[in-house]
Amino acid sequence: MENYNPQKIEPKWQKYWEESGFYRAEDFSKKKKQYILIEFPYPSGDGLHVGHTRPYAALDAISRKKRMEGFNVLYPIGWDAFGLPTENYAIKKRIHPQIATEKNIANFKKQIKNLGLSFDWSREINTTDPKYYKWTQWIFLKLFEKGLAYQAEIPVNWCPSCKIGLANEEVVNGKCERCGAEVGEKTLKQWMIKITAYADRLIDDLKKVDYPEKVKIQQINWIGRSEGVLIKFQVKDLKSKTDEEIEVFTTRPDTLFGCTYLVVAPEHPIIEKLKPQIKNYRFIEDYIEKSKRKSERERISEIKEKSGAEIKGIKAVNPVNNREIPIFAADYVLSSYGTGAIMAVPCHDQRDFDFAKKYNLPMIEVIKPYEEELPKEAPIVVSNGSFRKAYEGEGVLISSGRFDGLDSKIAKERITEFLAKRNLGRKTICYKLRDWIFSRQHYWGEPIPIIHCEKCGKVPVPEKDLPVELPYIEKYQPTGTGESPLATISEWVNVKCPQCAGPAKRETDTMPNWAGSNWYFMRYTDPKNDKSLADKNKLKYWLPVDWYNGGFEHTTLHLLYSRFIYKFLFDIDIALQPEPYKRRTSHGIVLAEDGRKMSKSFGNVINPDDIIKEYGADTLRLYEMFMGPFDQAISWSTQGVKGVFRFLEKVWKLFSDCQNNKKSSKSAIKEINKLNKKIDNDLEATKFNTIVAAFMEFINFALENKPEIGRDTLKKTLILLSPFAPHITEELWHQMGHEESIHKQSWPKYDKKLLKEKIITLVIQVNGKVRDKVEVDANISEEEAKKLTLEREKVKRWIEGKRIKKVIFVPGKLINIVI
RNA sequence: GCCCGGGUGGCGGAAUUGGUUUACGCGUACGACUCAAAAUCGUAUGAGAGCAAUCUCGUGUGGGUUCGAGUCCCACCCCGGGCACCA
Repeated sequence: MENYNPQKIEPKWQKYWEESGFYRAEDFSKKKKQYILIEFPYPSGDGLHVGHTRPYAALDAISRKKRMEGFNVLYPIGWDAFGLPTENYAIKKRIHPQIATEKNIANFKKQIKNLGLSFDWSREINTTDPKYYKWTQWIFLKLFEKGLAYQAEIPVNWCPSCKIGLANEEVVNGKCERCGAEVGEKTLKQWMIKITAYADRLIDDLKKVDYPEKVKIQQINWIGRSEGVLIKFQVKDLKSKTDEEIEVFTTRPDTLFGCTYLVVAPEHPIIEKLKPQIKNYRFIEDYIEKSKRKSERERISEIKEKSGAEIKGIKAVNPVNNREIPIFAADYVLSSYGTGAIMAVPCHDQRDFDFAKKYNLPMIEVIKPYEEELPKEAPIVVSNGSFRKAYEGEGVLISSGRFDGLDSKIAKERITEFLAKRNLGRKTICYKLRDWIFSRQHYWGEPIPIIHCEKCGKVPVPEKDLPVELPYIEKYQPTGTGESPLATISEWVNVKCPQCAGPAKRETDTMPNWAGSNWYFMRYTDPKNDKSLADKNKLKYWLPVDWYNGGFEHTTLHLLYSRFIYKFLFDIDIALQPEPYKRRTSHGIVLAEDGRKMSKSFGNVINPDDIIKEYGADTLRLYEMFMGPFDQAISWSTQGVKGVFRFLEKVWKLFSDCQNNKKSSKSAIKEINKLNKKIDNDLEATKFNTIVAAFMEFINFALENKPEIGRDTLKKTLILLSPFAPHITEELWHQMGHEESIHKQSWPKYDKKLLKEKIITLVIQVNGKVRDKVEVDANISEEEAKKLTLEREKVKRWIEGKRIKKVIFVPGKLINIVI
């Protein structure tokens, strides 16, 4: 037999699989369906790297095994191709984004095909295809129709030099990533999607799905539902009460007596309204200007040196005790959360505490910690009259007038009632989640299908006119006016109003990249449909997705967005279930050999093509499963790749040495049975690394006991290995004389009876430390074990002259003598 | 700053979820084969002490619970992901 030569066998089988088309999923098959999904790639100009291929190979193994178990598997792929990276790439390389996209896709496709993955290529989709984005636009029209898409004035990062809006990512230390100019803020009219209307359902329905706990927690925290109270503070100027009031949101109304000042966001309208009464308006204005130059992240990060400015000339009145307290403007308070104003309780909120200390503001302790929380370290230590730290927990009220002595929980209710009676407060729910900014002033995206008519307002493009095709233009660079480049094409912009036929203009903003990826998994069920986004029966057959794998970095954006859109489609009777994905797993990123992120600029990118050329696709696939825990970030190691290649050579050798053996020994049958179980269990748990390790152990065992490895064991070995290393197993399978593909074989079931061990190693401990081991019958009783143990020489040495206090016996495992 | 993870040999990691720490792989050393090298095969490989049997220590740091802690609890340190216009 020849040596193992992946370069020779892999292309042969890839061709065979593609021609026979047996990875095509069958609509409405009688077999049980299984929809397995990877996040479709963004075809960037950098090409595919080994970070992409890890999850593809892993989920491919799962798909292949499920097929062998008799499932009708859908394992599709497509291209998420609109968006900034391609636009920037196009500008830099002077290639039209459409051409660049086509080239990039062709490149990715070629690279992916070298891996021998079992994707159903007949269902390939592309978000930049007008036949596809017709339905992306259609979903937008439905959102608009239901009042969930609206326009609002929203501040964006603005580079005054490039004259474009910037993503936070493009702002580095307050400067534009491209030109280095100081980034400012500019208000633009933006399309928004009301995801907040679904906030509660997005939390509640997490109960219905199988996601990693940390993904659920991240989403819940991101949505950030908190129940609290809105409290009104009257505003006074120096002489009298004004009509103005400041409303704050708080989750701690029980601490209201400890409120010693208010803080409003610099954008808060009160500042503009009471301009004449504000004595230091100039100063405040200056402060507002300064904070506008900071990004939101900077504003909340600088917590230690929180900056702020007292608004002089006006005061707020604490509604429970009528005390006059100062009002500050400070940029650690965000206008986008709550009411954009807070009541500050320095003793019971660390941020307020830091701020109060800096500006020498009074602190009043109003919550006494419960007794049991005191002993360790009294949270608020009064030493020479100053406090060390805020106490944020609950307790008993003090210095709170008629509410003294109440428990925080009860006080929350009572104080809220007190305020409600006087119309100064009411319960409410706030979310951290914000509505979703849905427009981009860029070329490379789906045009938003709206027409602005002077008479009729915002008019949706009639469904029959979809898709609104993105015109092919030469000038796709940003315009410098803040508008999308589409605004410069007058023949495209100027249209007749679909309602009144009067002169009207098209919306020129495009959609963000998320628009196309929100619903792509639905399109795979019926990718060529031009009557609807997908046939209802096909959606019914295939959805929900049984297993969706993707990166953790998508947890709070793509994953949440697509759940929301699916819920919306469920409400309008397009989707048939409230949740799109039954199960979610996540993979970690692959770092470069030097532990840094793979990046062209570091020159440390590993291209799968090179690995395949040298070691073959099977080695690459197996290595990426073996390299470490699937859900953790991990560094690439070319040495490690070699180890896996050696393993496959051993498989090849085992086969050539044992192919004429007849019968397998009992222990060989037992070992492969154990391996079978290990694969079944660990694959469900995405523990790919231990599966590969178990294979290695088995092959090591087999090579040490070659005469015991019969044809039946070889056959089973190949079948078990085939989802992970599809090429080598197919080759050896055919060399055994089989005609049909190994991937059409059925998955073996392990024998539970064979798993039982008759003899076990009993661990003997003295005071919890291992002192001896002994081989015993697996069913040994406690009495027998104790007798045996006490007779052991080593044990005798340890317990000599000591009194045995206790003996702990764990059946089948260990015995511990406590002296 | 906030939210979520992680920290085990020289390195990537394993540990049936409270019960033999370091499986599997890499690397290294020695040996076999070879004129030689590579490849391959074999042996060893946490640290310290000892001729040895063996003993002590050891899962980021400090404390706690337990017969027994990598695993549970408290405090701290370090690293990674996310923070809304990258995808």
